[in-house]
Amino acid sequence: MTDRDVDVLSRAPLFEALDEQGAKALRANVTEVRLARGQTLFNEGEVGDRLYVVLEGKIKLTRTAPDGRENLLSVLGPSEMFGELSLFDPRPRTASAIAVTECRLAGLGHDDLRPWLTGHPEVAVQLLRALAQRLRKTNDVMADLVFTDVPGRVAKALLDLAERFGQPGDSGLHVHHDLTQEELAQLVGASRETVNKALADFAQRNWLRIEARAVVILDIERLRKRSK
Amino acid sequence: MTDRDVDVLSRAPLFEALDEQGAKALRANVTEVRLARGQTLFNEGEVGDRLYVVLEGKIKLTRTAPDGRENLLSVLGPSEMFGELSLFDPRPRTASAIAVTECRLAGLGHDDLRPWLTGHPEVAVQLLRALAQRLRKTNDVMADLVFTDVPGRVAKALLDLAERFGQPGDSGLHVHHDLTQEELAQLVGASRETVNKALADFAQRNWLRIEARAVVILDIERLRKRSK
DNA sequence: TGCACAGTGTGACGTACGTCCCACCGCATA
DNA sequence: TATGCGGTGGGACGTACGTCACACTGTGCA
Repeated sequence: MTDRDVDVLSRAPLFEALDEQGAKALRANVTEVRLARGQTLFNEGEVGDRLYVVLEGKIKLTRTAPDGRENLLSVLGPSEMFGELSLFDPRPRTASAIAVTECRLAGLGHDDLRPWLTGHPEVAVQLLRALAQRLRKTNDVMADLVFTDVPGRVAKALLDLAERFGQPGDSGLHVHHDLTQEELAQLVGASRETVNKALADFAQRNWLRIEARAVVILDIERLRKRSK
Repeated sequence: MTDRDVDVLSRAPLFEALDEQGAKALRANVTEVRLARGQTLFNEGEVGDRLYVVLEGKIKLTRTAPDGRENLLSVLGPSEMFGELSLFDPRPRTASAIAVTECRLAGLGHDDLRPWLTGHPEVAVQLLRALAQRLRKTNDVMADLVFTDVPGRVAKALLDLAERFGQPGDSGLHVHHDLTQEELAQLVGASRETVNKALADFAQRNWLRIEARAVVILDIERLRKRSK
């Protein structure tokens, strides 16, 4: 594990509460996983009691409806944690994890983590905080599904992706989200076609430029206004 | 606090991990709150670091969109916990809590709970489990918003309410949810009119009978099938 | 007794968005 | 060069559901 990895890991909620020494000890239990683009880490319905932190790349969490339609819960990048629900609440996984780009993950099993939860209460408290934040965010997304139209949700999703993956460039804010429009549609709960039209409309207004699996945001203020 | 209250309280996730002695000690920190129907416990945007467990009655958690439209996150009954997000993640409340019926609550403040989290790791673990379950459930509801039509969501909501508040009777399963159709509509993310029509349709098919702030489920299997 | 008001029942109408369709483009494999 | 194939762009059409409108009922309060 490189210094860079250590740095990425230390920003994850799990490690945030630990001092250098504690973090080092916990890192000793971590196993690294590598995935190619499109590869599946785990599938909905499987049992599993490992949580993961993204070291490098992006991974998506998806759910499949009985009729086969898919729903994208989130796209996660470096320092973000997932898979912990099955660890805290021992049930089969309710989502599949699939690599959106080539990526590397740090995995931690239930048995490795348990002693830390009981022995270091500040770790448990930190995790409670992380879950509480997630619950808040999920409630926000749910409200958007009810109150905001598709273009608005697309704008919101782009802004969220921009915040997490955006890189300022001379021609605008580059957001290399690595998602197809189909995936973007699953993320906002709409059809691919409608999302495409929303994007085209934004591009025509010069709020952004569309690139392959990326957008360049040109007028973030307008986009922000449209997302409300 | 009556024996009955103690019993209700002991079923809450907070107390589940404690033995009789521990539970008794934690109960000593609890303060009781009484609310009349329609009364507000706390409002979105306020600061607060108390969590509550319902002892008796029902309470709803609602969010208000900027334009004033409302969204019902959930309706909680005895033994159910709420308000803990602001306790674990110190931010203003993101929902308001309003009594749906006259009700009594047990409240517990951050300072009273904190020593238990750090001193009794099994309490923290139990809470992590509770939050993980909630996150799962919320994700389910979100998927329904995307994939299921309004009648389907109404059916789902009724089945959920039935599970938690239903009482078998000779003429069917009585579900006294105490919600107006307007509130039911906010709960499933639809307009009052559409929900009314869905209910009328179910009633006409003899799947249920509509009563004031209640339904009597006559054919739970059909209803279950419709909810999928 | 009557009035006000909250909640319910139901029809008419518009529209946002899903579905279906096909054309186009770039890229890989034969 | 041809032949797919995954992804994008965009038009035509249908429909589920929101909005508006109004009538009806029961319950509380003067």
